[in-house]
Amino acid sequence: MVTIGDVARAAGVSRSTASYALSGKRAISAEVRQRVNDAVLRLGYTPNAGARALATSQTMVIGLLAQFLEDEFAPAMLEYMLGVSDTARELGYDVLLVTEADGDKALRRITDSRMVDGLVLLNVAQDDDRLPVLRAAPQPGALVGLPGDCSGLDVFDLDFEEAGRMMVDHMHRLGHHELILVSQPEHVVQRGGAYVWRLQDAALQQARLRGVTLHAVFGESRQPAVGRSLHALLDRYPSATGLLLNNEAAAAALPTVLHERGLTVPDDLSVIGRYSDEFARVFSLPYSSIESAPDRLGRMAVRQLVRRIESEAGRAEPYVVRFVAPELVDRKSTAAPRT
Amino acid sequence: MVTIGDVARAAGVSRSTASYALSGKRAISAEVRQRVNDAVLRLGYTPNAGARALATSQTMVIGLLAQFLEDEFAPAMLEYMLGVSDTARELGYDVLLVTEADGDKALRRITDSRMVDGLVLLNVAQDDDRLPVLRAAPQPGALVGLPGDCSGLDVFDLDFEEAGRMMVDHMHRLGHHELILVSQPEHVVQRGGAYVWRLQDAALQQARLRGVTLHAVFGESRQPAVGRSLHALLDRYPSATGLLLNNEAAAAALPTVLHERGLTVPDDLSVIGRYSDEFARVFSLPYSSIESAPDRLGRMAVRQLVRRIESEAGRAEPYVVRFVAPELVDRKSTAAPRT
DNA sequence: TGAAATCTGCGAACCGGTTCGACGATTGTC
DNA sequence: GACAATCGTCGAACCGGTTCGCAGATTTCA
Repeated sequence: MVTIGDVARAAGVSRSTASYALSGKRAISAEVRQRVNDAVLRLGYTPNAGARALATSQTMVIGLLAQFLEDEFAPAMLEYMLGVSDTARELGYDVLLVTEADGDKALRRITDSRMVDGLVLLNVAQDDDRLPVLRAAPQPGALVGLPGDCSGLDVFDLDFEEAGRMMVDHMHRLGHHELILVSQPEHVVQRGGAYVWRLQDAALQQARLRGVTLHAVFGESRQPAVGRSLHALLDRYPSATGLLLNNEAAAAALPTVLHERGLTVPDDLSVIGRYSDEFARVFSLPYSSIESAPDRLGRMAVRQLVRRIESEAGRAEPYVVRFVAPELVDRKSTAAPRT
Repeated sequence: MVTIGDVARAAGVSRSTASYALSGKRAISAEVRQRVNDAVLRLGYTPNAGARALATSQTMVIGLLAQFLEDEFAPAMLEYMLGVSDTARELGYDVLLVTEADGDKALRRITDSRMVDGLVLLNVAQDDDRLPVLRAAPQPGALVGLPGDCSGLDVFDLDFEEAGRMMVDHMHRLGHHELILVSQPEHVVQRGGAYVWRLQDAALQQARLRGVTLHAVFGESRQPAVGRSLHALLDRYPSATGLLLNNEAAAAALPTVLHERGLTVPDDLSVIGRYSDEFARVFSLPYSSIESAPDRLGRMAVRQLVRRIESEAGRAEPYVVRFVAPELVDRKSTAAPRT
């Protein structure tokens, strides 16, 4: 293994001079700098990450905590992860991926051992076990997902309230008076997936405001339960003319269910989902949807995190809670209800 | 920050004694060991990862290279990643996730800086740019995906040839004589996605052997192209009675296409896909499929990698190339062709 | 011309662990 | 009772970087 000592010897200078020549933190004559750079190239020198971390207390690694819980829709998580990973790399950071179910234990391990300079938490719950650990950690943290208590952390999320209102208003404007909202499985809500009831409560309130009947129900996460539950739902509310899906698995299952019932969208039923456009195109989800912008959220979280890591001042700056405004992507799956 | 020096002082011993008490690499009296352990608990000591890496040349981190290339089906990759991550953690390793498009450059960065003890490469191409770098690296590597040259590396993959033969034989046994095979986009093949033509070539050969006509075509990766291409395909081969899908996006798009054409599975058309069961259930893919076993493959790769990392002898053991046998999961989407 | 300021580079210390060699105290053996 | 082996602990060196303080050489300016 080639060390900075080897480089220094090859360039005929001391280790410290070699270090300064490479970092530029002190003035070094052009000639010596050239000799050092030549030696680096000739020997193929790359600094040892562990040694550098020890000396500088900087690892240039960001921890990414993504929990894949039962009944959670995993593929959506991937989009957040890629947003985080790409942005981190652009800013010079690598990503340590942590998927352990036991999130707070894992978080403690990562932070205490100083493996990372900062952390991004995905899928943050209302009362997330990981947050006390994160607040106590010496590294800054950014969240994707809104917890009950945001103190001491930067938080980014889709404006799910507005998303819920948009869904209802969109249908109301078209003339619908009875809607069904399919949320994530109850399981997810009980675990603290706040975004589920943030959207749902706002939708219910807006429905009341507009004089629209809204049936809010929990969905399922996979077949065969998800198909069955959609059938049961349509049986139960035969007069509903619009369907709102805050549940990706339900959106994927719906085309077949409607086919089996001989229903056509939007003639017999109007449908709006909530997922990313990329997702819709890859999975052929044919419904208009509220863009959930996972890549943007991941990107925002990392940007803010790195700002905090790199500026001394940033550490003290006020914490932000930022919501991305939902946008409706029209895929022609809504229309006026048939009379 | 609490260091081993603090622990030693609190326990009234030297740093080396504290270290030995914790590692157990030398005999330490029960009493001293107790004092050290108490101090660790009381002070909340966790070893600094960078310092330990520097001293031991072991990071306890595995690098996971997952490239998300244009036209590749990203969500499938997630399943491999989770298999790798879970298994790594079970064996005491963390995972550094690298998603850069420029794979060989990224790989060099990771290996040269000694950030990881070993590497898992996903989505390995026929003539993968990353392999020369990996072979030259001081860390061992394991691949998921079969390249042209496996020398010096452990390789794990689904037996795509057998998968191709199984698909054809299954249809042939049911009495089909004309089939269509939809592969990944041509783009993926050109880039070196060998698994595509491994399956396709084997299927074509088996079809010849069985006297079955097989139309092999490239598919698309997302809407609206994928839907259009399926329609075009069914227009072009109206007498085909069976569809083989080595393309997840096509499998997701098919239900709607068939609905639009008024076709029923398996009465009008028999369909077999190639994806994981988990995937089928989450996305409501209703077709019988060859299980691609991504979690198993990820697990196998990590197991072998860790074996090589941890045993001196393992380094010299012969390299393995292991194929997972495909299994057909029956979802009742195939039947005898209508006469 | 001399003192002060600037420019370059070096040596040493440090980051926080691990590990080797040595050494005093016990224990065991003949 | 003398000598060897074993046990338990310590000090020092080392891993590979970074950074501080210092000093010789050169330049600047009065």
